[in-house]
Amino acid sequence: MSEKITIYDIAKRLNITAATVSRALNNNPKIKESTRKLVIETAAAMNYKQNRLALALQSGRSNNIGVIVPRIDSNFFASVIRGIEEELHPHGFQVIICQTHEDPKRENENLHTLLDAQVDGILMSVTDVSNENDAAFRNIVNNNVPLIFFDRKKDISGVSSVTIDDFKGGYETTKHLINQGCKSIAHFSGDQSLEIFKNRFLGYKQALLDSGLTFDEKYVIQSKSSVDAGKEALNILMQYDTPPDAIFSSSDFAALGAIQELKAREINIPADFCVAGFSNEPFTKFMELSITSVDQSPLEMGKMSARVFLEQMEKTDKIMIEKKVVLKPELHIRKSSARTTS
Amino acid sequence: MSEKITIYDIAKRLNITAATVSRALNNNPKIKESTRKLVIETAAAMNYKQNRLALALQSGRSNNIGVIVPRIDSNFFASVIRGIEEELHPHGFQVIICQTHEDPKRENENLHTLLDAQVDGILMSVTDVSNENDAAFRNIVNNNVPLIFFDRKKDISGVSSVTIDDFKGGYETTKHLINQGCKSIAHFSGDQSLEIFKNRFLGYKQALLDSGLTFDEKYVIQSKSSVDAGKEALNILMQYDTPPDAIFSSSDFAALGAIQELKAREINIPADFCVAGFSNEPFTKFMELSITSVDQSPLEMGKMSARVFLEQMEKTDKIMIEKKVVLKPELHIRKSSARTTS
DNA sequence: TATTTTCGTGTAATCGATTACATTTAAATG
DNA sequence: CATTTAAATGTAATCGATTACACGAAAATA
Repeated sequence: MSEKITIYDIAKRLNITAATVSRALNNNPKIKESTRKLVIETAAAMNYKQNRLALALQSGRSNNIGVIVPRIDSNFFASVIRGIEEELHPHGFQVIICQTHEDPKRENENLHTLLDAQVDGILMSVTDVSNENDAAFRNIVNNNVPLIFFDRKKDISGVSSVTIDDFKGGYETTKHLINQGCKSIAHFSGDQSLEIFKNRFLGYKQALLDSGLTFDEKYVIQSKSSVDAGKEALNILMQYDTPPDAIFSSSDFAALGAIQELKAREINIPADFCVAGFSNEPFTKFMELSITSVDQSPLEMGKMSARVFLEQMEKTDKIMIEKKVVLKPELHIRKSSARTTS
Repeated sequence: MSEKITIYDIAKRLNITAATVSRALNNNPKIKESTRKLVIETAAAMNYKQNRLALALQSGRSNNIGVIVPRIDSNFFASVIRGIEEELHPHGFQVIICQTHEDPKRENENLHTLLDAQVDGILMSVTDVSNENDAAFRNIVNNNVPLIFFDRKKDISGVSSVTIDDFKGGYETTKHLINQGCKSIAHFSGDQSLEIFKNRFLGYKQALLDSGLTFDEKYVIQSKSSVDAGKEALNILMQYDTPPDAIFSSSDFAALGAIQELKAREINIPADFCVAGFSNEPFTKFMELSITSVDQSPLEMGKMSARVFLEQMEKTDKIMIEKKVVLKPELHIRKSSARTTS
């Protein structure tokens, strides 16, 4: 039952002041070498542990940063968090996790909680698609707490962001499908109020136009990111008089659903129909019929976000920097769309 | 550039003391209703935010708990963490994440960091298989910080744990393979210094013996949890004069590797060879040839761990409780081992 | 009216560490 | 030996909130 040992306990034991103990432990050069040694040894012997709360209160820095994501149990977000943790750990920062479950109210609540907890920064992927929480974001910036968006961002002045080039991801994937000989390409999109989905869609559209294919709204289906949603979406497409011969899906899960349904209809993939997804979820490469997908390098995204945060921290002056990092998407071509074995 | 507002600022504005402000904000019944209202309104108007660090220092409770896992980007651990976060969030606790990357030194370091940060509890899945960190674990218990192991546990007195019945998982899976008519069942195991792998192995062995099958060491292969390791392990088995006709793998990834290799050898699954994995990773059910696997209900495991922690917190007395919760594993039978369509 | 309660606030210590400033002691200099 | 200078440590305020105890004023009681 060891009681909590403080620097006062050490001081008492050695008949010196807490100030001296503090200085000795912090390697303050004003302390006599012999005293320093004695203090350090005694501290170790008494099993002293620095109370970081006290330090945090006095210094105004908690050495904690907050991370807010829709949910943690998705390969993408978990990998980003891994990247953040790995990059920040060596700098003595700890990572506090919050989930919004796609609920703007939860997002707002999380922001406040983190602020109350005096985190030194907030790294997050935005949930709110309306502008409900914009005031909260500005409040954070005004409080001089570095705020960094990754993947799902918003344009708020003073907020840095790390994203991938979703337009390019959509563009290149669609181009690839066209190169495979697909003539009529459908698109499964997410909520286009979110920049990521909007941009993937715009990339898709541009690729069609650049290749002389016609763009038709009816081939763009808004669906959730789930296997079932993908099945439903495919069924809608198949009811058309002229069904498409390829799908570029903003979600790997929806892509999988479409594939399952296509197989049930005994349509040959990729010979008669090509499918490509987005996110490069682990299962896409494990499948027997592996699925073409766009990798978002989540690990790198996490590390980069952390680095942007660290940079921001160093600027002690109140100058506000806004940095926008855009990572390159990487298309992984797999069986679901590889007609040629070039 | 709003400066940090404290209760002193509110007090000054209202010409009262910080003590009164504090009491008013905490709904202390001794405060006059009119004063309370006034304080609360002023606090809101001034955009006051409670500094939880100050509260933590004074109360001795940080309202943070630490979670240590080998890595966060695995579906299992991410899901456990999700469960923990969801259960603890309503109680005002925040979750700090640490990763060990399977390195006992990192584990030790994480334990110390969390202790320094004054977390109110630590929930973790053990990395260290030697006894290097036992002293650190005992130290935590002695400091009266609730410590709870989930999944990968160790027997340390005073430490509660939440696990699944790995023995049963191994036993039932093996029994299932036997029921499918498999006569010679191999086992891919992990590091048996870890209880989970030891118990899955023991369950496997017992099932063989109970069914009158012979147990032979050479059919037990120690392999890592990866697709490649599974391939290698399968190749070893296939060199035997009498190769097995089924595998119970402690890892879904290794099971997948084995399946890929079996397909390459044009062996029919499940007709001529059955495979079962462990963990119920998402991809196991997505595969064309879906893989039989044991679900560990990670979400439930996380929630349960959180509940055990909360219970422990409530006991303000220094009585130490040790609670061992064992969840039931759930076998999901899929195509990789389903010969009969019962 | 005198006295006891009750109510609402103020005073000041506390949590544990850091640090500007003051002070003591020893060493260096004239 | 007197005095400046440097080295080492002590004193006390600070970070922001809580709370035991003290205290004055108003209300209740005798």
